[in-house]
Amino acid sequence: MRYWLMKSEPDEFSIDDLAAAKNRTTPWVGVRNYQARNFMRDQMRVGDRAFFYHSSCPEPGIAGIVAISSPAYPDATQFAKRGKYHDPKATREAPRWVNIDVTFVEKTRLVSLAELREHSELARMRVLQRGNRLSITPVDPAEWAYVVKIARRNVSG
DNA sequence: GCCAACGTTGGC
DNA sequence: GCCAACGTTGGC
Repeated sequence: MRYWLMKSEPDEFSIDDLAAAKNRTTPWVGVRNYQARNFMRDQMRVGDRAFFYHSSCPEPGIAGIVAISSPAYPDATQFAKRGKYHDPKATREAPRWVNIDVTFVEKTRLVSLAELREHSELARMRVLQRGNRLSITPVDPAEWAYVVKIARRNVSG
């Protein structure tokens, strides 16, 4: 099993939106970066876990845990001509973009980006690297366990 | 195949 | 709103 971190803007789709979704599941559509796509297509497996990260918001950080609940399949939004994720170069015969489904596992307290940066144990996490923009990044198992541990701690602790 | 211009991400 | 970082595009 692999571990991941997946970014979402909570104004668009938050951990609470996922908890309220039908079957607590949603297709992770709209990824338009080849590296992130390849992670979904080549490396993600059903049962993998991911941190649900809130980005571009007043307090960015990890807000919950989700499970990968489907293999990769063509992202339907690439074909929607009037949608914001439309890709004119994609065809049904040769789709460019894929998505997996994610299912809600739990909401955690918000472990902010600032807090993550305070832990030297997490210094190598991709999401903390300068200039990082990738919306899906692998998380090392030791880093995963460490973040889960601090997420379960009181804010004061 | 190089690389400048451009667009996007995302923290601050 | 600013701007650093970086991926993509397209002229040559």
